[in-house]
Amino acid sequence: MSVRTRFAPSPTGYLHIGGVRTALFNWLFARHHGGQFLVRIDDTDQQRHVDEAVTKILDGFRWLGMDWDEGPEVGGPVGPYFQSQRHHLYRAAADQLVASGHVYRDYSTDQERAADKALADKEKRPYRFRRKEYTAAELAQFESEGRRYALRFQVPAGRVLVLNDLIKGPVEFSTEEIGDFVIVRPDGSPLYNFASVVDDLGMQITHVVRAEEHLSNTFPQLLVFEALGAPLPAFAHIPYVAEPGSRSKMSKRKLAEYEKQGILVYLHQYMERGYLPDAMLNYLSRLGWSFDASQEIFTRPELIEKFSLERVNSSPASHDQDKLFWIQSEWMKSLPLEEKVAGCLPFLEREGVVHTPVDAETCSRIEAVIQALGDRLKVFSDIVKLGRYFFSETMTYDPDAMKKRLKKDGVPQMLRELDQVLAEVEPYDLATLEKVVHDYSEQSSRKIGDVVNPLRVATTGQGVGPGLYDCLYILGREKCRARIAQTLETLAQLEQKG
RNA sequence: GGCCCCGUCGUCUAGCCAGGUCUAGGACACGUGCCUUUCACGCACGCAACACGGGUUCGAAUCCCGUCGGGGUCACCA
Repeated sequence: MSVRTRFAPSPTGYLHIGGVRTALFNWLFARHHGGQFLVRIDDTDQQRHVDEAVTKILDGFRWLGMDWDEGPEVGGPVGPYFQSQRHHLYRAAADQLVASGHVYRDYSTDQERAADKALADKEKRPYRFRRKEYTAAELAQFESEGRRYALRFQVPAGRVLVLNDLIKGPVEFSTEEIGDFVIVRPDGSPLYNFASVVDDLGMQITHVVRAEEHLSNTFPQLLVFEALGAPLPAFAHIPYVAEPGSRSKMSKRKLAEYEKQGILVYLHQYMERGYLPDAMLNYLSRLGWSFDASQEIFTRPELIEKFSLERVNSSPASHDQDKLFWIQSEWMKSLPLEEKVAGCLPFLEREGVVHTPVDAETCSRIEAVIQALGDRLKVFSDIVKLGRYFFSETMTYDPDAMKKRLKKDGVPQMLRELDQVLAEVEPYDLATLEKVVHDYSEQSSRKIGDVVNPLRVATTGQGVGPGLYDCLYILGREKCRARIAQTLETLAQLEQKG
């Protein structure tokens, strides 16, 4: 039988790192075995359904290149793929379980249950709902008055259930720990532990790979599979993702705090910043999984080939932005120039310094800048921070660089001389530029650094950047001279102010 | 609180199932140095962990028990 996995998000908002990783493991496992990966939207609780959220999740998958064989937008033979549209299937399964006696009508009221629970708490024993025995007369009465009831699963007493989890290993759980649980509300809507089983069964899921918060939930689900007379899928429970530098789980409540610390926990935040899908995929796969003692960089095909659930860690992993950043830089290094250009373009456009469609001249300028930037460009959005001054007419000075390189005796005079050098250099190309600046340094008996660094700040405003000659060349003679003039003026003004 | 899962450098991890080859390996981050016009890259070196306590054994990171810590679950949430 072909392997079938599924990712079943509740459409409440953006996907965070942990959720994406769970989906990825499902996808990798399915692809590794040449099986199918399905997406199902778990929206049994209507309040959880946010239309936009489904699109956001799918956009994230598309961006990562995680294709789904069945699910929203693509359909499939065992749909619908929204739980909210599968009520007839839950109804049928519930009817079957009522008929087989596994499920009964529970007429209890909120007040009764609250009282039972309070009593249990008071006696310091765990509260477990158990079937209440009613007389025939009482039942008749309930029915005649149209009293509402929930459908509950009657949990067998005194059994020990065993789950052979692919990641956690064998786990035992006594049915004494499980209260009779509701599978259908009085209004007919199904609950997760029931709907999930009906769907996994109906969709012929062979491997349920999901977050470990579901580990305890698995046992009631096991009972439902059994009652339905269905074969069990295999289960693999993946540990949670902890916040950076900690073993504590990432919490939605701490979102504001993460933001303040510059910690990004949502996939879309990385998409927006210009990370590479391949890098993200690589990072996510290594978070809680390893192939051997040394390999860090994996291509997509390698991941599919080498992934296995056996090598997923059973303990939590914490999100490590530094590692992600490093993997990203590794992938960026090997990205072809034209793809870098394509990736940077949206950021330049948003910044308003180039306009699409770009003409040939602008395009080659972008190429030149990216080439000059080299490995300094780690994520696409860096093009703005690192390369803005190549495109923009105006130049702003980095205060530290200004102080360190320009506010020194003799600098204005040197800049005037260098301006003359630039005015006369012919041809205005990389090699000649380098030669004349070196010659100038020798003739004026200045250390090369004392020439290059002020000139860099005078023409780019920044203390760091690509090699100076690259900068001078890309900027062009006129712009360089104009900026030197601007710098001299700025320095003169500062001088006056004292 | 009951039950369940988890615990190797700051972080990702190898080693654990089949105890000795582990004075615990790799990577990120960090520190130092080299290269160098800055930064980045690259190279070299360094810092740094078996949560704790018992037991089993000739021998334990590896097996067992306990403690502590983290997480989950006990809903007519998913």
